[in-house]
Amino acid sequence: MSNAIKEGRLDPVFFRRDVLEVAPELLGKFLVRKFDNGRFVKHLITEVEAYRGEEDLACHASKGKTPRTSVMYEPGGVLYIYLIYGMYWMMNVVTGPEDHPQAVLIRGIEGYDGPGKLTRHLKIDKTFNNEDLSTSPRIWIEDAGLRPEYTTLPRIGVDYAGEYWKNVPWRYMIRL
DNA sequence: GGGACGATTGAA
DNA sequence: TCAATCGTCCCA
Repeated sequence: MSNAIKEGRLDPVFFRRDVLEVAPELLGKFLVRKFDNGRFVKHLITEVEAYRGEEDLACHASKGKTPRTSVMYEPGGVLYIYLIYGMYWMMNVVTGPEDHPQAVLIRGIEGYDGPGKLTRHLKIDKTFNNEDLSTSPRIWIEDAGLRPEYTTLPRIGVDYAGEYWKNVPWRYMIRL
């Protein structure tokens, strides 16, 4: 394993905690993407949402373990990627221990607000599903030495999940 | 096999 | 306000 792979990366232990701990701590971390041509970019994470377990009716795992959702049952530290509205890839970081389906949706990074916009910019697609953030040569997350203040809000686009689950304040935004 | 729908975005 | 666009899930 090269130094480039280890340097600065968050340890898998970071991700194998409850999603409600991990999600706010991802704010102010660097999302790093290395492209095929060797160029790489770093963006601070500015907005995330937590999805927590089969009981969370807004979480895809609320329908149980399927081919699509099985990656959320992995130990934390891998990516869950899916297509929405036929056009946009959503990037999620799986958290928690094995068999606790949880994930953090990355909704915004510095310069690219919106989950569909940032994946388009970073050229993230389905080939990143199940990608391991601790070993991948093309995407990882680094500590930036920041612990920004943040605001919590209800999650976006989950009105179908019922009064309780659509209102839990599991959307986290860096305070401007 | 068919149909409904979605953790979105951008344009009218 | 609404179309684009397709993988996934549910029902038959």
